[in-house]
Formats: sequence, structure tokens, C-alpha cells
Amino acid sequence: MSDATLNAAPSRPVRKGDHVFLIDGSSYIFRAYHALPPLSRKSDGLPVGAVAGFCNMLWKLLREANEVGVKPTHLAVVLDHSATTFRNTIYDLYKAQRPEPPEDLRPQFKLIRDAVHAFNVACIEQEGFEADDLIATYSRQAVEAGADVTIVASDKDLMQLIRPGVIMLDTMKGKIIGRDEVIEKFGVPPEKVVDVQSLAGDSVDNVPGVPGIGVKTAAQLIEEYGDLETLLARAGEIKQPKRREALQTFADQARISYRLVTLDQNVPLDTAIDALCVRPTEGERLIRFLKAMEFTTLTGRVASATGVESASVEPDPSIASARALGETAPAPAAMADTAAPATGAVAALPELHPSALAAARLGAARAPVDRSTYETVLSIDRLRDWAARATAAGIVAVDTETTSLDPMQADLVGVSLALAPGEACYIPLAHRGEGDGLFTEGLLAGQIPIRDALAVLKPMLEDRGVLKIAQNLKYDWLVLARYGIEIAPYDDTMLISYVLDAGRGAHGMDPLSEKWLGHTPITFDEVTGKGKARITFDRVPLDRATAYAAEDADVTLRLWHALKPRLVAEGMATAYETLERPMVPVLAQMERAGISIDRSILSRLSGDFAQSAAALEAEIQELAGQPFNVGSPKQLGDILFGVMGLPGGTKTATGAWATGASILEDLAEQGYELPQKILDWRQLTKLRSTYTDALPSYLNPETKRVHTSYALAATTTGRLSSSEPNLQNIPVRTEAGRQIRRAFVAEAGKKLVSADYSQIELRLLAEIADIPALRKAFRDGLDIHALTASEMFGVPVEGMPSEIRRRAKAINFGIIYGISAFGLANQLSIGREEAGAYIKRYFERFPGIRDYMEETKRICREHGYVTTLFGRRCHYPDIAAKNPSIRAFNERAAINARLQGSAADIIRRAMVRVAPALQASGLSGRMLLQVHDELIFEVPEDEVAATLPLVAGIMERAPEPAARLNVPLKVDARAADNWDEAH
DNA sequence: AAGTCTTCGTA
DNA sequence: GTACGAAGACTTC
Repeated sequence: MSDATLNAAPSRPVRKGDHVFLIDGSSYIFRAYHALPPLSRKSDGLPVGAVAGFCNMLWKLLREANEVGVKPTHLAVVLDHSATTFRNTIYDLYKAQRPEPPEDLRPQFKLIRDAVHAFNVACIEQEGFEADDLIATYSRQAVEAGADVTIVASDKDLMQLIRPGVIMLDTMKGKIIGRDEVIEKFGVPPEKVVDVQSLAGDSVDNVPGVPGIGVKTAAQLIEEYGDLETLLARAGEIKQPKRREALQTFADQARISYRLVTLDQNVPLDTAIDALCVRPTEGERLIRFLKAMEFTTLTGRVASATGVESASVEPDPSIASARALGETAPAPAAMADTAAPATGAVAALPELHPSALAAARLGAARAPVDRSTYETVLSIDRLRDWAARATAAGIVAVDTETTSLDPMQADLVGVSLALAPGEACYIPLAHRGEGDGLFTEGLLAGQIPIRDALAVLKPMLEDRGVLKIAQNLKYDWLVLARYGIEIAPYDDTMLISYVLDAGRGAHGMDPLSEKWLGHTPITFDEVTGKGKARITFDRVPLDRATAYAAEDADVTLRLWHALKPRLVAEGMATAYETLERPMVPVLAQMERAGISIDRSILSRLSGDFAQSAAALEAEIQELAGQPFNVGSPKQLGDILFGVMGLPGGTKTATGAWATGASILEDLAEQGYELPQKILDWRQLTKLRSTYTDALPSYLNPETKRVHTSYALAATTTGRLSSSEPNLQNIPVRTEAGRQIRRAFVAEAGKKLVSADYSQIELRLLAEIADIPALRKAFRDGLDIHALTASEMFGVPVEGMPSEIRRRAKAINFGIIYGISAFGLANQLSIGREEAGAYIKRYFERFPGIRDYMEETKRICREHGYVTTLFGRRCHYPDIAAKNPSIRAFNERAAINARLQGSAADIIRRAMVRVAPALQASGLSGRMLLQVHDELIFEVPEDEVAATLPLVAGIMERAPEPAARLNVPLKVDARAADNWDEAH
């Protein structure tokens, strides 16, 4: 290889058999920056990690065997010239939300250009065009000339260019991307990639796409219809209404997206492709640069390959110094993220403003996730190193992998940790070979014995000086509790998101990652499969397990960096610390306790219900004159309104006959026999399928109890929700329903204690709306519904007809729900006009409540949220919707949220206080369940007398000292052998 | 096998 | 009129 200096750019036409390499420089820089450990020039701390990675890659492509197995005849590094391109004229939001590059990356862009020149390689950039468009154009020209093309990049936007003779090479993963890989990723071949992308959109580049359509659905649609235009033209044929409407509504948005993602293959090039021919490496020039960068290893390699005496070459003095670039050299991301003692660059820059550090940190947290850097920890020494670094850092993201989604049955399979964005590991502990589950091969070799690993992790996980960060910690808390580990202190990114953004989208990790990091993590389903084909996590191969698990910890840590600062900035830190975070161990302990159910009661009921339902079914079919599926609303509607021609038939939104309870009740009142029997049949089958049959299947085989799962971040108002099984909707209204409650029992020698708030939401209405008459009524312990009726209708409370009181009660509930004449009319089975008149009269008597409702709407419109008594925010982004019914719905929800949410806050405060208070009093009762305004405990018989007043007192005083209400809270508490009698 | 619609249980 | 979750029927793949 000649070392001659060739200043004039040579040129050699591209012809058949040539091989053109096009390097996507810009995206390579970003990836190298995040994938590689932060590296600073020793002499002055100039960040050079991305430059080093880039130089190594380029050297390898030029001089050594690469993955493609050929040496380039033509080669260019293609860069983005500026942020604004023709795409911004199509769509002004294109790439709009893309964050600024991190501070310690910025000075490296210029260095990369210097590097390209030092390598004597063509460096291409062109105003108004992205690197991708230039690559597309060169690629087309090369193919037309009969040459092969290798695009060195991993950006999915370039995959549309793949065709015979054109492949992509991801040097960081050492992977070639061809037609098959594209099909694997997009579900369609390269030539259809743009069609799929224009439907699915791209959150990273802010390509809108069509809402509700992801890559999977898009691929399937394109597969079926061929291309975007055909699909849009025939969108009306699509069966699924949601999908059809989305495609029709957002057709133009999809067309815009199509233009955004389609690369321009006809850019008027400033530099002809012939000029990209590979030029000889000038050893001395390159070494001058590498020495200036202080890349000693690469300098040595280049020297020996080019035969230049390295010692005789001086570093290039023109290569920028940190100071000359006018850049502060901030801490590498890994350091900025930790509470570790300031070292290196941080120590050298004491004047660096905290917000600059925060910006650098946020930049790192938002940087692309690279799964290839995660470590699989297989030795106790490596584990000790990770634990020690976590302890030194004082902060670590943690995630557990297990054999089950049910934390009460899940066995630990592995633990992942993240110390800084991109710096994460997975510690497999109980992975097995890929067996059939019956013939287990035993543990996979090489894993650290679980006891040894937990012995290393436990001190760190319980260290008061190390903040553990998790997403949905309650799950991991429950799992680790069963291994004798109690995590503390901790933060939960799901709960931080919830307290900040309740009502503004979901709080699971995948949606949060999309929203805040613009990154799509590997999904659990992708790793384990789903449905019948699902495998347990212990059968996931270690490389896939590491990519998935370490990424979860990595993403969790990045989310924490993105969200935690908002708590203070937005004034939500107290709400998080008092209403959210302390609930994790409280709920975990409740779930772990579970509740005992009496199987024999349920199985007897099941039999009874089945028999009665069968009898009813026979009568129903007799009355109908033909056999049909009574459980099918479709068939039932045909019988009632078609065959029998009953009056009052209305259609549902989808055009089917409506056969809901209220319609059947109306018919029953008119004297028809069949509808009542249907109602009875429905009740019996409902109770049987949902409760008496289903509940026993939730019995935990080890504990012989039922362990529900509470969701802390599921509702907009702050309420909990319960699932698997839902123990917040156990029947209570009818006698048949109450029999089910009798199956919830205390264990021998104990009682169930139920303590519930009496009319808490109405009391909060009186408090928040500040209605003196209502406040006084509660203070005096009056019958609030009777009083309302008396005020409205002028009837004395004494001897009031029950129907009058019933109507007033419905109005009171209506107020809490953000009353409408329509709703009240439905509830009371009266006309809209009459209901409207009631409401008018109510507001005349209680004008303060109308003012409260108007004020709530105004506040919600102004801020986009309402606030509870304790500072929780409930967001209603559609409060100002143009559509009147959507707007009215949001207004009612906002009115309700202040009350429902304040009540939810109060019971949360009580729940946090109960366990310590019981313990302080030497009582051993355990809290088992929460049903919005009710707490259920299991208490030794001889402690019941002491527990009842203690619990009631804590609940009644729960608002204090944060709020001192002018209305008393009233709690009724009772003990019995089963839930029905205690309630 | 998975997703949507309808219905119904609770506060 | 608010807030939820679960089940069966039905549709779609």
C-alpha cells in the first residue's frame, strides 16, 4: 500500500463486480457513543468514545477481513448535513421531538469528520438531504452499474433499499441484514417496507402513521392488499370497525407518512459515485491523527500494517483540544447518573451547573438502547463486582425474572441490574435446558448457585444507602420476600408515572419506554411465546434472556432519570411519597396474606345455581316456543323482538338487539313472563360462572388461600383495582349473591373484621363544595338522603314516604357522578323532563353544589386535570373536546374524580398506618382486602374487641394532619365468621 | 388462539 | 351520570 499523498480526489467508474460500501456515519456515531464505554482522552478528558469505535470499524472495513468477506472498491462515509430537510416541508413535526445529542457527544461530530479525512476516505454530506437519501441514490446508481452494495448501518429506515446485490451490514452486531432479516422484522419484503412503515409510523422520527396500527397489523394489511394505496382505496372492506375507521380517518396521514419514510433515490449528487473509489491509506497522515486522539492500540496496528515508524510521527497539532472546542467535557453518562464520589471530569468541573448535568443525564437516558452490551453474569466474582458497583453508586435498577406471572407462585429464575443507561447485566440463577417440561435436564451449567447469588445480592438490596429502582416493584417485592429479601429503600417508575400522569396513558414499562425513551423494548411474549406455545422463563436461552431482562433494568433506570425530576418540578413529590410509594409493601403483604374461602359452600351453591338455572332454561324455551341459547344476546333478541314481537326493542351501537337488564326489567313490568325468567337465569349463571365456579380455581395450592392482585396504577382517580380474582365485585345486593360472601371465612380461632366508611364521597362533597347545610347534617348525624328530600320537596323527615327518600338518594349519587338529566331519568325510570326538574330544584336549594361543579369544570379546562384534597392529580385531556358528548363525559368524570379520588387518598393513608398501629398495640390482626371504602382484616378472636376501635379510629383520622376536615368521617366496623355477616 | 362486544358484579 | 374486571358469545385468524 502506497503512502504517497494524493490530494486530488481520484476517480474510477463503478462497474460490474465492484463493491460499493456506504457507511451511515451519523447513526453510527450515535450507536457507538451509547454502545461503547465512555472513553476520554487521557491528557485532557476530551470525550472520544464514539470516535474510537468509528475508527476501529473503518480500519477493519478497509484493511481486515470483514463480515461481508470482500474489500470495497468504492467507499464513503455519508453524514447528515443539517437538521432541516425536504421532509420538514411535508410534515413540520418530522423528527421534531428528537432530543439534542448529549453534551459529551457533540464535540465528537467534528472529530469524526477529521477521522474520515485522516483515513483518506470520501466524506459525503449535502444540504437539505439526510444521509439516508444520499445512500439511497448512490445505492441505486451502483446497482444500475452492475456493482454490489453494502450499506454499513443498522437503521431500519434503510432496509427498504435492500434488493439483489444490496445488503446491509451491522458491524456492531456483526450481522448481515438481507431480505430474510427484513421479512423477519417487518413481516414484508424490503420493497413493501415503506408501506408498512407508513401505516405503523415511527415514534423515534415522529412519523405519525395510523393510530392503533403497529408493525404486525400493518404487515398483515399490506400482505392482504398489496400496497398502501390499494389498502386505503379499499379500506371500506375491512371488517373490524375500529381498524376501518382509523384507516379512513387517517388516510392522508398515512400518505404523508409514506412520503416521509420513502427515501429519495434521485438526489442531484454533488459528488459523483465514481469519486468514492477507495484511495490508498496514507499511513503517516492517519497516524498523526490517531496519535492526537491518543488511540494507542489502533496507532500500533496502523503502523505495522503500513510500515510506518510510529515513534517518528508527531501527533497532529490541529486536532482540536477540549478547550479549543469551547466544550465543557461533562462526566460520562455512567458517572453523572450515580451518587458515586465525584471523580475525573466531574471533579475537574465543579462549576458545572446542575441543570447541565441533568441535561447530560437525560440525554444519556434517552439515547438508543443497545442490547449487545449487556453482560450475562456467570461467576460469583462478576456478581460481587456488580453488587459492589451498585453499592458504591448508591442507585441501581432491579428486575426479577421468574417462572410465573403470579408472584405467589413464581420461582426466581434470574435477576437483572442496571447501574447506568446502557450499563446492565442479567444474572441467570435457575435456567434450564430447552426440555419438554416433563424430562427436565436440570439446571443449565455455569449459573451461580442461587443461594450464593442471593447472599451477595441481599445486603445490597436491603442496604439503606442504596436506592433500588423497579418498575411495578410490588411483583418483585413479593417474589423476593419469599426468598427472605425485603427491598428497601426503593422507587417505582410505574408509580412515579402514575402520580404524574394518571389519565394520560398507561404506566406499564413498554408504553412508558415508547413515550419517554422512544424505544420499543423486547416484549415478554417475544421471548416466551404466547398461548399454548409459551415457555416458562427458565427455558429461555441465556442470550435472549439477557437481552430481555437486562434491557428491562436498563429501561427502568432510564425511565427513572426521565420521570423522577418531574416529581419535584411539578409539585408531586409529597403525593408520591405519601400516597403511592408506601403502598407497595402494604399491598404486597395483603396479597401475600390472601383470604380463606370455604370450598364446600361454593360447590354446594354451584350445584344449586346450576339446577335452578336448568329449570329456568326449560321454562324459557317453553315460553319461547323453541330451543335456543339463552346465553346468546343475539338469539335472545331475535326471539323477543323478532319472533315474539315484543315492544320496546332498541338496537345497540353495532345494530344488534339490546337485551340489557334495564330493557328486560321494563318488559317484565309490563307483565311479560319471559323477560323476568331471563333475568333470573342470567343472575344465576353469572354468579355460578364468575364466582362459585371460578373462585376455587384461584386457591393457591400451597397456602390454600385466594391471593388477589391489586393494581396500584390502573385507575384515573387513585382507586385500586383487583384482579385474578377480582375481589372488589363480590356480590352483596341479592340474597343469592350474599351467599357467596359467606364462603369468605376467617381461619379457625379468628374472625373477619370489616370496617367501611359511611357515605365518604357525600361527606367529601359537603367538605369540598363547602355546603354548610350538608356539613351540619353530617355533624349532627342525620339521615342525609331524607334531609335532601326534605329540603327539595318540603316533606318532613318524620314519616317520609320511602319513594321520596329513594329519589333523593338517587340524586345524591347522581351529584357524585356528575349528574345528567339523562342518567337520573334512567336510574329512576322517569322522564328526562322530570329528572331535569329535580336537578333544577336541587341546585336551587344547594346553589353551592352547582358552583362547585362549574368551578371543577373550569379548573379542569384550565389545567387539564383536577386535584384531590391530598394533591393527587387526575388528568382529563379530552375535557375541552369539540364533540359535546365526549366533553360532557369528561366533565362528569372530572367532577366525580375529585370526590372519588379524595376518598381513595384517605383510605390509602389509613392503609399505610394500620399495620404499624396494630403492631404498636401488640395486636396481630392482618389486613386482607380493600374494597374502595372498606377494609377487611383477619383477627384472632381475643383481639377483636381491641382491634375494632383502633382500626376505625385510624380510618376516621386518616386525613390528618394533611387535611383537617370540617365534616366528620364515620366508620362502621364489625366482626364475624364470614364476610357477609361482618359487612 | 386471540380480540371485540355485551352483559353484569362491586363501590 | 363515576370508577373498575370477568365471563360468554361471537368474530377473525
